[in-house]
Amino acid sequence: MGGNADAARAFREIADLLDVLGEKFKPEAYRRAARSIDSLTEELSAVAARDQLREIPGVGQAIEEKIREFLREGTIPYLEKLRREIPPGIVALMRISGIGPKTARRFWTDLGVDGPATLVAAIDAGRLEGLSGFGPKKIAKVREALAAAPSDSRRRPLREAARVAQEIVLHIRAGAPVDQIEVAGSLRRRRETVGDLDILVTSAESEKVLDRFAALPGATIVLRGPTKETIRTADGLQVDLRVVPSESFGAAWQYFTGSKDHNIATRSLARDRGLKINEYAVMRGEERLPSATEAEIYRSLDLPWIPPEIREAQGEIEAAQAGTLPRLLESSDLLGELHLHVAPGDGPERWEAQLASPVTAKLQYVGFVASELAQLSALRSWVRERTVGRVAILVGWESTPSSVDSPPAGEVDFRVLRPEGPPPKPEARRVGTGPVWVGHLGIDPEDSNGAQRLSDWVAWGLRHSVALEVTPAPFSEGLDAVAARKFAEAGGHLIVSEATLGPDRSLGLAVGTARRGWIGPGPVLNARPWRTGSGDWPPPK
DNA sequence: GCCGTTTTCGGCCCGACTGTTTTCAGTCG
Repeated sequence: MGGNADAARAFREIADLLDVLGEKFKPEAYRRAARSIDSLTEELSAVAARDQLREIPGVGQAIEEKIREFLREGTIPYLEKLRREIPPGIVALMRISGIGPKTARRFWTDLGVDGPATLVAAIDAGRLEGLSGFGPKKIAKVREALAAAPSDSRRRPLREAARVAQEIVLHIRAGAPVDQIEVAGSLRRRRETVGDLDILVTSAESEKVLDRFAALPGATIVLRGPTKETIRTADGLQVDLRVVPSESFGAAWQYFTGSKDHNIATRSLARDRGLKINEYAVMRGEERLPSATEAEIYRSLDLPWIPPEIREAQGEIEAAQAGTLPRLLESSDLLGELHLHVAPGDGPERWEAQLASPVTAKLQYVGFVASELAQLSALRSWVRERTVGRVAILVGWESTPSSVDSPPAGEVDFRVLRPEGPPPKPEARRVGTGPVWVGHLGIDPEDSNGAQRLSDWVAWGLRHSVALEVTPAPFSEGLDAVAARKFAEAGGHLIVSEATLGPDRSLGLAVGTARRGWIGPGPVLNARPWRTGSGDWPPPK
């Protein structure tokens, strides 16, 4: 207890409880503060010690006081008071699809329902019939939603969401007349986890697109209108599709990419200058301004185009206004890929195939990583016998700090440390030859000390000038954007690996994660030529 | 509850869809 995540959770709970009470604007204010706290790169206690809590977007006097109470006492009296007023089951009711604060409150006040279980009983007893606003269809929907598995709403890891989205885009393209089709939402912003998918289409025949979308194998239609359709995949993931005219594409893409806070901020800017932005266009009174591209939308606000990965209302708008938006990492900045795994049974044929993939072929150097001595020796002989290609082949060795196997001196070009438990003694990075970095560093959701362990490794990397890795699986197998940003801002170096988890580099999820952390090419080692000589990479501080 | 180089008070993004409505409320994103 006492960490940023716990504080954010407390404020979200306050927001939910205030929703039940019918408060109009306070819930959003608490949620905004919670989102800001989640994206902080340091502990609240450190910000409080500097007396800078009010600098956090969405934190004013009242929430500052509550943060201090939370840091001091581990709880917030206001939250305790709300908890005493409202049965915990009421918040659970609002989690059910189709039930919002108004409905949950009515169940509570009109029917004495205090949670999902008593709601089921009330429906079975026919007590919803005759309640104004509740016809047979609505009652059936509530009953259905109560029976549905709650796990349906779980957020998916970025990589899983990206793959599903890619499949759906291909499915639609293959069977409907699509002009433009793009992913929006948190997937486009490369959030570490994705709650649902948003897909945007322009087409002259929207009916055909909606039909094709609904025909996705295993999908069930949640709702369908003339321009909007929502489905749930066989796996339970919700996917929204919107069809807009091509002249509205920029406005729609900007709008559906979010984030919510970013949209509120941009729309406020628009209002300040007498404009109105909706998902169809920027309007000045009755006059429609150019809205076909995102750049046009931002231009109407006198802003440069803002990369989607940093659209979180965490300073990007101010930076855009000041002309100080960071130059973010691009896939084309990466000169090397250093984490192609060697799987059991792999041989030269497969390695050559990986090298021949269109993305890898553009690189200057590629590193294959072995974790068994037999693999290492097979790799070595392949590299020796191989006729020299354009791409330099490097051989790496991956092991845990406690591993007993050790490659012969001079046989490896670099070493990858796979974290296992707490950071090792500093000597660990001195074993063997060549540069060392930490790969596969993430948080095991089962590990309650995961966040602490991550932060220990980040500190260790900084202290010993050891690079950390960003991968397409932030959180579970690589730094998340916040950790990467914190590390880079403190002077740490990064390895950005798209291929750690397979050869498909095309989605750019590792680069996206780095961009989300406001990271440019500067701290990224594999955006530099491979180091020459026998020195460290980067040099020790 | 937060916020402000037009504001320290009066705003707070805004439209699609559904179900129950004779004109709109609630939910959702």
